[in-house]
Amino acid sequence: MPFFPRIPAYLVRCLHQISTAIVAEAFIGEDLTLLQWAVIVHLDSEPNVDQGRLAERAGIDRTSTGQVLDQLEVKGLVVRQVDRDDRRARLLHLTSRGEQLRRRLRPIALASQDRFLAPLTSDERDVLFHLLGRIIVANRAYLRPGAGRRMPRSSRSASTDQ
Amino acid sequence: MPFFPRIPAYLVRCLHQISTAIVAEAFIGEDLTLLQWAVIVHLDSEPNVDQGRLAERAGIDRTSTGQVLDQLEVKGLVVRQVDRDDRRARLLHLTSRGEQLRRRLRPIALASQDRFLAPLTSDERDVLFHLLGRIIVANRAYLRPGAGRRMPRSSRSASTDQ
DNA sequence: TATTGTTATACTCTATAACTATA
DNA sequence: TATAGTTATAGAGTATAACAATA
Repeated sequence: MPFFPRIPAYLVRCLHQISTAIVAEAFIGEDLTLLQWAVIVHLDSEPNVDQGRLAERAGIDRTSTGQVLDQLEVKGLVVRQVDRDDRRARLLHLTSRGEQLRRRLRPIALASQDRFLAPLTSDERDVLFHLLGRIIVANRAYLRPGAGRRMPRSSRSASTDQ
Repeated sequence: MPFFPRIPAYLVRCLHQISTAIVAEAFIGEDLTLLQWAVIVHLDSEPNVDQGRLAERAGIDRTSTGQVLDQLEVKGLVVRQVDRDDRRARLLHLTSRGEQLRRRLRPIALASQDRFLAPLTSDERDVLFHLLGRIIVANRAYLRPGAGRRMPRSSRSASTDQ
């Protein structure tokens, strides 16, 4: 039975560990990490993004995004194409094999997410998503600190204290 | 602006990243990791636990707990004492220096947690803690999978599906 | 000059197995 | 035989700086 303080950082850590374990369990034998799956889902919902935009949307930093794409490319699930309008950028999309994998794993992923939320009613899930969404939006500046332009930690706002 | 699906694993990942960044920012210059701080807080609230129980209570696995304690012991913040009733076990408590550090950092940690929750009202925070607590308790079997006795992933219950 | 993506590197956290010393 | 803790090792995820190609 876990200790139970009203410390969000602690609760979030527990949630993260549980969530990671549940998804890992769901994907046993699939040779797919959480981040790889997240990128596949994102590429399906927004084909032909470039890497920078994908990193921003997914909250993954630029370097990690490149590494995950390397892995997915080796597996033949994703392709990178040089953007003809800006030849620095690479446009990304799923291969048909990537798309097939996504379709096969989708119900498994959804079931694992449902298991995670099993203790809550439908209304409670709505409330939870609403509250978490507001926290994330309000604190979005803390996502992917190393993703783009320099943003030294010590100079970021700490003025929201009560 | 982050992408915003109703996928708990994704939201939890964002929250974890934000939470980690906020605490790291709060502790800049303190040479203290999140886990080290968590262990200090736990040892303050429950002195003379042994390592196994600390690991269980804090949701940290046995190996990580030992590593964190090594770090804290080197810094002179924690001491391990062999339990006279069971000489396999080590009882843990903060040194006076550890206690001083905890007192000094406590308001800083609280302020950072408050910043994290700033977008929510007091009532909403209560609701959030209640919902998260239920999720964690219901899924607590997924915490610290490598902490103790063997528990092969593939044999754990998947019967809570709807 | 600034930006996209890459390479190289390092640290934190997590995870597993094998070991020791006790029980 | 089982448990408490350690050691060794590995992998995921994150972070930073320096670089090449392009704008």
